[in-house]
Parts: sequence; structure tokens; C-alpha cells
Amino acid sequence: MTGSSPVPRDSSPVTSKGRATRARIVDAAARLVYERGVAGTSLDDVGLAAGVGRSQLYHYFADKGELTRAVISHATDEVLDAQEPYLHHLDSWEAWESWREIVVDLQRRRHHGGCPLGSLASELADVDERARELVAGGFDRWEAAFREGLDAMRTKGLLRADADTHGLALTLLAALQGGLLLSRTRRDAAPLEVALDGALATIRAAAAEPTSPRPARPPRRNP
Amino acid sequence: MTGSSPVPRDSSPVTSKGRATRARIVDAAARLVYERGVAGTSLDDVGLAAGVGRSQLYHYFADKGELTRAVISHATDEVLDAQEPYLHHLDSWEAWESWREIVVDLQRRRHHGGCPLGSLASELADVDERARELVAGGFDRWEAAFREGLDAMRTKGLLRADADTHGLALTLLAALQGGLLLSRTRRDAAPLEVALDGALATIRAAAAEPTSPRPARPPRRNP
DNA sequence: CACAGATTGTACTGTCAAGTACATTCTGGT
DNA sequence: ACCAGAATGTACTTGACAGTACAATCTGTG
Repeated sequence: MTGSSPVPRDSSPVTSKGRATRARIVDAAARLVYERGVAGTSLDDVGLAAGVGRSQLYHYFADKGELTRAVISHATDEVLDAQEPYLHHLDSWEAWESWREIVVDLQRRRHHGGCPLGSLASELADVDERARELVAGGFDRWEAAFREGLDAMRTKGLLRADADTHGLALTLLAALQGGLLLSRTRRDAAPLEVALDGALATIRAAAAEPTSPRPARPPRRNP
Repeated sequence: MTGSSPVPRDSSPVTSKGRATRARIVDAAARLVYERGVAGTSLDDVGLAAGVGRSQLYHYFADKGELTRAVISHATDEVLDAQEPYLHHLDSWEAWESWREIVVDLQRRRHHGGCPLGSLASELADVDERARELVAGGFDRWEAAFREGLDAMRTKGLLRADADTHGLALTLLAALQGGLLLSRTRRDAAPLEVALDGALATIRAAAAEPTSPRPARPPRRNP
């Protein structure tokens, strides 16, 4: 017990300049890691991209693992923020449609597709236990947002009272991650669209029968 | 034109001993890559695990990239083989159920979950274009097996005549990959199960109405 | 201002991994 | 048995990267 803060090892910046430098480092690292993976990103690269020397990296982070974990938190926030304002208001069929469009648009806009969080999960899950937990926490937040939206819809009577919102949210997250991975591999947004529509169809199957104010997307048919 | 085979760069083994050695190398490399990723696996590791010297690696493969691509092909075959005999006979609801059990069982049995092909896709898609194409080809074979099974079911009258088997197959593959990724990240087979059941429910929604010989799994409800 | 601590720059070390050179042993066909 | 080419072993070079040491500079506060 040294009496210091519960921060594990890296020294938190005290001055505003220090905070700015640290933020620049994490920003640059997140971008590089997204483009080339953790293993493909050297600390020299990060320092160069952030315009700081190597000593700063070791001043603010104990080692590469600490920086990587900071990148995970940063990426989680960015990914979730990019889906606002819909992500936390998924309480109507219209909101789900708008959210779907945003996600597909994001995928199309990215130079090389894929989800930053998904890539980090795949690369680090079996390498760094703490990183794995962080990524899992990010997925949890994501799934929770879905579930809360579905819960709200159930409360509003848009979903059947016995709808398993937890399972539906998990199904949707899996479809999203799988779709993103396939889209990245095929360099084509179509798999993501198909996967999302399939999962949304599963959700619509739990729509309350009587009112059913939305015919929504018709069932998939051959062209 | 040197008159040799169209093999790009690595020398194909001529003797049976050479073939055995090459196979041992790819086997060992595939195992290590699955456990630690491509970047985390050195050629020294591979040589040690395969019981061969470094010179053999460079005798049979031009460089690490060539070996990695051989690993991709090997992993694709292994993944698909592991799903037989059901994968290529998915022409009944019973076959789909059995296949689902096999896949979930495989995931449970693996020390650290996840799909070898999915991990390779995530790590290499933006690094090695040829590797990306190989992995994409593996996904194609996988999806094709699904689609052929669904086509057969449609022909047999188990699915509606206008069912979009291509889209359904893609939905299923995405759910599978996403479920595997989430299961690996959470160290829990549940996400895979939920994702698969969700995708299978979408497929059942395309079941031919009149005959409908299988009530199948009831719709998801709260516990 | 003075100065303690925060911040930043430069130079270095050790390790590890990819790839190369070349010598040696083995194998299959004649 | 012989021998050309295949297969294998040993030793080396080169480069990159994580991590360290230490000196210099900046910054907020009394």
C-alpha cells in the first residue's frame, strides 16, 4: 500500500499539456492499430504519428500492453459514439432502420472495413487476459444498448411480452460482428447488410401480433 | 518460361519423405498460428514444433507469407472437414440440428474458442491481399455448402419456393462467425448457441407453410 | 522569482526473428 | 554401386523493436 491512486502503473497526466499529449498518443495509436493491428504497430510508429518521442510513451504507459488497453477503451467509445444518436434510442422500428443505415454507411465509408473492436477481440482474446476483459466489456455495453432498446419496445407494446430481449440483442450483435468480418474479408458491404437484415427479421418475428403497426421489410425472397 | 510447374515460388516436394516433411511443417504451423496468431508465431517456433531445421522451411516455402497461405488452405480444409458428414448433407431439418450440435461441441472442446478461419481473416485481411483472397475463398466454400443444403430443401418442398437461399446461407455464416468471435471473447459457448439459433429461426421462417413437418424449436421466450 | 515535479529529447542496450550461404547427407532411378 | 538432385543441418547477417538511462526543459504554484 503506497497510498497512491488505484491507477495500476502508468502515470496519469497532471497538467493540461500532459493530458493533451496523452490523448494525442492514444488517438494516433488507435488509428494505427486499426489499420495495421497491434502486432503490426510499433511504438516508434506511434510516436512518429503522434509527434512525440518514445520517452513520452513510456512516461504515460508502463509498456505496450498498457497503451494497447488504452486503445481498446478509446476504440470502444468511438465505436459506440459513432452509432449515436440512435444507439441509445432504439425504441421504435424507425430507429432500428435508421441505426441500420448508419452502421452500413460507416462500413462503406471505412477505407478497409471491419469493426475496430472485433479486430481487437480477435487479435488479443488469447494473448492478453486484461485486454480480453476490456473488449468483452465493450461488447457488453453494445449489447446492453440493444437490449435496452428492445426492452423499451416491449414496454411500449411493440414486442410481445414474452420476447427474449437478451437473446435477441445477442443475436443482433453476433450478426453485426459476423457481417462486418465477412464484409471486410470480401471487401463488399453486402454481407453486412444481409446479416443485419436477417437479425432484424428475427427481431420482427417477435413483434406484437395484434397492433403490428409496421409491415416493415417484407420477408426475403428471390430476385 | 522455365518449363516448370505453375507453382509460384516454393518448391513442391518430390519424394515421399519430402511430402511428409512439408505436411508436418504445415500441420505444426497451423496449430501454432491458431494458438498464437500469425504475428505471434516465429519460424523458429514452427521448425521446433515440426522437428525440422529452419532450412527446410525455406526449402519448401519462399517466405513466411507462403507458409501462412499454406496454413490458410490447411485450416480451411480442417474446418470444413470437422463439420462432416453433415455439412454437405444439410437437406433436412434433422441434419441442421445435428450440424448445430457438432459446431457447438467443437467450440466447447477447443481450449480457446474461435474459428481458425475467422481469426486468420481478421488478422490478414488488410495485410496480405493473397491471404485475404484465400480466406474469402474458404468462406465461399462454407457458404456454398449451406446454400446447397438449403437449395435441396427447397427442391424437396421443405422451404418455400421463393426462399432466398443465398441470403439465408450468408446470414447463417455471419451469425456463425459472429457467435464464434463473441464466444471466444467471453469464454462462453452461449453466444454461439444463441446466434446459431437466431439464424436457424430465420431459416425456419422460410419453411413451406402447408406441410411444415417440424414444429422445430419453439420461438424464443423469456426464461 | 524560485523550485519541485511534470514533461520531453537523445542515446543506448539486448533480444528476437526473418532471411541467406553453404556444406552435408539422403534417395531414387539406372 | 553410382550419381544427380532432393533433403537437411549449421552458422551467419541484417534489421527492427521493446525497453532503459539519463539529461534537459517546461510549468504551475508559493
